[in-house]
Amino acid sequence: MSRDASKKLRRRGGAKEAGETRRLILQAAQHLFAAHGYRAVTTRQIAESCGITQPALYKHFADKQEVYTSMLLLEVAQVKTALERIVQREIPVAERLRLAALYLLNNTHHDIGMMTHDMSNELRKEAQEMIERAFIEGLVQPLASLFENGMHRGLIRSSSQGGVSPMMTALLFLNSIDFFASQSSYELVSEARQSVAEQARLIVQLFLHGVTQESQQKENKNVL
Amino acid sequence: MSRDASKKLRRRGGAKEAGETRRLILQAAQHLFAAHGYRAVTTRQIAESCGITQPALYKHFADKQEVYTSMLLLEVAQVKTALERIVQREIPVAERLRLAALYLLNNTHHDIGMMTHDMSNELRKEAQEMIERAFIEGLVQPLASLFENGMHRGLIRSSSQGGVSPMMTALLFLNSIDFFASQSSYELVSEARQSVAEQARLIVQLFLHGVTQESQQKENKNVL
DNA sequence: CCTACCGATCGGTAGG
DNA sequence: CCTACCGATCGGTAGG
Repeated sequence: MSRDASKKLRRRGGAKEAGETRRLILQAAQHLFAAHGYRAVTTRQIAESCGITQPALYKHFADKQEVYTSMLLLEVAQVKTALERIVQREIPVAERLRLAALYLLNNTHHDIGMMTHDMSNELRKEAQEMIERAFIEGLVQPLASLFENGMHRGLIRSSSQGGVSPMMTALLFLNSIDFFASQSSYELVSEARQSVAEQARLIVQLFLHGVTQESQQKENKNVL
Repeated sequence: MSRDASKKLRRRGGAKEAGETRRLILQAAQHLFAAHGYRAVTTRQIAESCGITQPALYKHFADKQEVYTSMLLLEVAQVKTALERIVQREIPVAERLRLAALYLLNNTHHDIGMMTHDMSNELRKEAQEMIERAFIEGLVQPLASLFENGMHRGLIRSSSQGGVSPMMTALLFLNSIDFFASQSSYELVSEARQSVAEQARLIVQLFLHGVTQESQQKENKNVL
């Protein structure tokens, strides 16, 4: 590309690059916030990692909170689309569950624990409720409908059978996903270093059947 | 108590109250750090909530990090004692697991996710490793030995039978405990408002048997 | 254990 | 989108 072309692109792209810069900011914010949490990431770090100065951030977002919530809502919306597609496939429940786990392990940068902590401690009530609603609709509901699906087919215990509600099961499932996704520490446990595919298989196995020996299932009430 | 006695106690207790103040600081730090995380809690908040000024903190601890690590090591040591006592009881594995879950739900203020985040982002390597070792020894190992116990009796699948390692199971178990313990948000999910006893029962049930219908266990491979 | 204070850094604004 | 700068607050120290 010649210098003239580059110059032209830069000049003509004035308005266009505004959206591009906004996208860059959100992308940088996603990685930084996911790695260090809301409080530990400074607006200067975000600006620097996408090549602008800190005050320039405020041309695209009102304040730090708006950067955070915009980033989170965007991420949740992307995950929601993917999960809903997986949930509607015509394959066994266990297989859909495994694919959902696999997707989340590969694409969820933020762990729920840190996210909820940041929400309830750093954000305005308004933003809190918006994110919580999006989280429930985008992540929890698709998974809950999958568990409910299995319940209607009689494969999964209903509440009246001493089971757990689909929504609660979905939350616990997401919680376990996060455990693997945010394994920044736990290096002392060698088994934590499995492949993502193996982690997904393991979680599905745990949630469907627990850790009990199959041959022992009937006798467990007496011996365990 | 007369004024003279009080006065005497105060004077004589000079050295004694140093330890008492230290204890007060650790207690305040425990609640504050557990609720808001390392970064969000200021040394002034800790000092104020036990009735001293902020610079006085540094008569008892070298810096903020030392307050945090001292508090965490103390808490882990207490939990370790209780867990080891539960694990050694002569009752069924499932019952010991339920009692461990119950104890942790009632006494664990800190959630693991926030703890590991604070560790890896705010603390010196030296303190990190010390806490991680204490955590593994005090919380993970007792639970892992419980799962291993069930494995040796043939009640729980071993790794060669497609199962999970006892240590990994223990970590996932603790992770689920934390989900309930730190349910600051999730108020949209009504089922989250269960009694602690019900939460403990639910977690044990999930880890031992999963969510699958018992009557369907044998056919699951074909239909799920 | 206090008062007084320091350098660093934060989120955000002024003015161009 | 920049330079320059602000009030507030942080962890920690000096000196008593």
